[in-house]
Amino acid sequence: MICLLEEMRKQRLEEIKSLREMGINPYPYRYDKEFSSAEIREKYDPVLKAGEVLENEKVSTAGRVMSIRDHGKSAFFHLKDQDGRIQAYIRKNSVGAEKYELFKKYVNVGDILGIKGFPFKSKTGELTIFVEDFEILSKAIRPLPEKWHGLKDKEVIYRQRYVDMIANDESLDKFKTRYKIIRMIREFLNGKGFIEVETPTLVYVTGGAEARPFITHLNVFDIDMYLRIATELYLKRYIVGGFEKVYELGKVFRNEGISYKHSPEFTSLELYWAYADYEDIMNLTEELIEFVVRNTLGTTKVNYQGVEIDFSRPFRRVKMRDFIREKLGVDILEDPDEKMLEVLKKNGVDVPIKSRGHLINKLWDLVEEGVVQPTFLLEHPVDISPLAKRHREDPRVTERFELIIYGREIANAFSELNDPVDQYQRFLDQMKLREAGDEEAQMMDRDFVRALEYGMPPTGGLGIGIDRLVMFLTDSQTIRDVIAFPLVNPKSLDEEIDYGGEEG
RNA sequence: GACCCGGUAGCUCAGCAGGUAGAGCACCUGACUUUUAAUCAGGGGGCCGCGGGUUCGAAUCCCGCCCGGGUCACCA
Repeated sequence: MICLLEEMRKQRLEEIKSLREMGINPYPYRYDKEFSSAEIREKYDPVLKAGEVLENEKVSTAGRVMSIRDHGKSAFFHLKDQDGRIQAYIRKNSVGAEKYELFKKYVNVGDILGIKGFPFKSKTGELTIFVEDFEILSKAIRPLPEKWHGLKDKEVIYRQRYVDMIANDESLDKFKTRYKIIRMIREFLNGKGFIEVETPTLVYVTGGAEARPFITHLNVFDIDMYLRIATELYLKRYIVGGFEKVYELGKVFRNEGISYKHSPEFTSLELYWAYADYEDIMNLTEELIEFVVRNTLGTTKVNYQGVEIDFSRPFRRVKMRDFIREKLGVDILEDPDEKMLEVLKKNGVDVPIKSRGHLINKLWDLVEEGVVQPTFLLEHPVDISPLAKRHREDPRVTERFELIIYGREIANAFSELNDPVDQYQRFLDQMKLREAGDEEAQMMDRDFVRALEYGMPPTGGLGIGIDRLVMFLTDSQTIRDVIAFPLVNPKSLDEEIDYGGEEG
C-alpha cells in the first residue's frame, strides 16, 4: 500500500529528527564557501600531479552531493555547484570516528554539504578535496533521478525544472548561456550609449504587434486591462519625450498557440534610435548579433541541429521581391493576384482569395526554409507592413527588414512611421479589420497618436525574439528548452504531503 | 483541431502468442582506507495513467478520457 517514495521520505524525516536530537541543525543558516568547484580546479588542477598532496593548502567549498562511493572507513563523493563538480575524499581517521559515523549514517545523495580540507590528486589523476571537516547544510527528503541516465521524462523536465537542473548538467549550462547572452546584449547596447528603460506591462490598449492579448481586470478603476503584446508604442513615447537611444528587454504576452517556436510568454528586445533609419539599424543589428555570439561562445560559427551557422558580418541582404521572383518566378509588386494564386496552387498551397498581403505571406512561407545563414530580408510590401515608413524610392514597399536564420524570423525592424496623420489612418484601418472579426488587428491608441502630434524625430526601431536567438546558441530544438519554467497544463497534483507529526 | 508515438518501482527501462510484474540505479542492513556507473552479500518497495468493456482470468485485447512528445494545420 505504501509506495516507496513515501518510505524514503519517512526515512529521511526520521534522520532529520535524530539529527535535531543530537543538537545538529539539518538546515543551518550560512556557510563560508571560499571557492567554487571551478575556482578550485583552476587553482590546483595545473599544479598537481596524480598522487600529489597539498596538505598545507586549506580550502572550503559547498554543493550538492551527487554520488557517494563508500569504502568502509573512507569514501569518495562528488559535490555539484553552479560551476561544475568536484570530488571529495573523506576518511575515518581524518575527521574522527564520530564525524565519520555522522557522514555514513546521515549524509545521502541529494544533500547539500559544506566541506573544508586540502587538495590532492587521486591515483587516477582526479583533483579531489581531502575532507578534514564537513557540515550538513540542507537535508534532502526526496531522492534524485538516476545518476547515469539523468532525467529524461520531458513532462518532469518542464514541470519540475529544478530537478532537471540538478540531474542534467547540460540543463544548468543551457540557462547559464541564456543569461550570458542577455548580459552581452546589455553590455553591447550600454556601450553604444543606449539607455535601458521600462514600459508598462499592464496596458489599456495593445499595440506594436498583431496578436490576441491576455485580458485582466483592474479593480481600482473597474476596467479591463491587457498584458502587453509588445513594448513598441511606449518606447516610441520615450523618443517623443526626448530620449534618443532606448531599449527594453522584457516579457511580452500573446494569447496564442504553443509550438516549438512559440510561447505565450516570451522575452523580447526592442530598441529605438532617434535620427537613424533602417540602414543604420541593419548595421547595428549585424554588429550586435556578432558581438553577442562571439562573446558568448567564443566563435561565430555555431552548430545548430547539425547545420553550421556563421554569425560573422556582413549578413547577406536580399530584397523580398527579388528573392521570391528568383525562387518562384512571380513578382509580388507587378504580377496580379491571380498569378500569385496560380503559383501557390502549383506548389500545393490552396488558399481562399484574401488580401494581397495574405498571398505574399504565403509565397514567402514557401521559400523561407531555404534561408539558412543569417540574411536580411528587405523591403516588404506596404500591404504586409502597416507600421513601417514607405520606401523613399519606391512607395510600394517599406523601409523594413527581417533577420532570417534557419528559416526563422529572429528580428524585425523599420524606419518608424512618425507621421501622426498617417498613423491615425492606419489605426482606423486596423479598427475596421477588428470590427470585421479579426481579433489580432491592432487597437486604436489615441494617446500614442497624440504623442506623435508633438513630433517624433525620424527613428529606426528593432525587435528581436531573444528566446529564438538563445535556441540557436544552445542548439535547442524547442523554445521550451530555453525557457526555465515554461507554461504547462496545470493538471491537479493532489499529492498529499505528510511531514510526519510535529515536523514541518 | 487532425494524425502518429508514449505513460509499468523515486529514476532509466524490459515485460504485451492474455495466466496475476522484472532488471539496473537509488534506498535499507552488513563487508571493504585512492574510488569514479566502485565492488561483494542480503533486504524492502508497484491503484502497470484513469474509467469502462471482452474474458474463468487483462500491464497485455477493445472503447472512452486525461497527461506528455512529435508531425501537419491554424497563427506571426
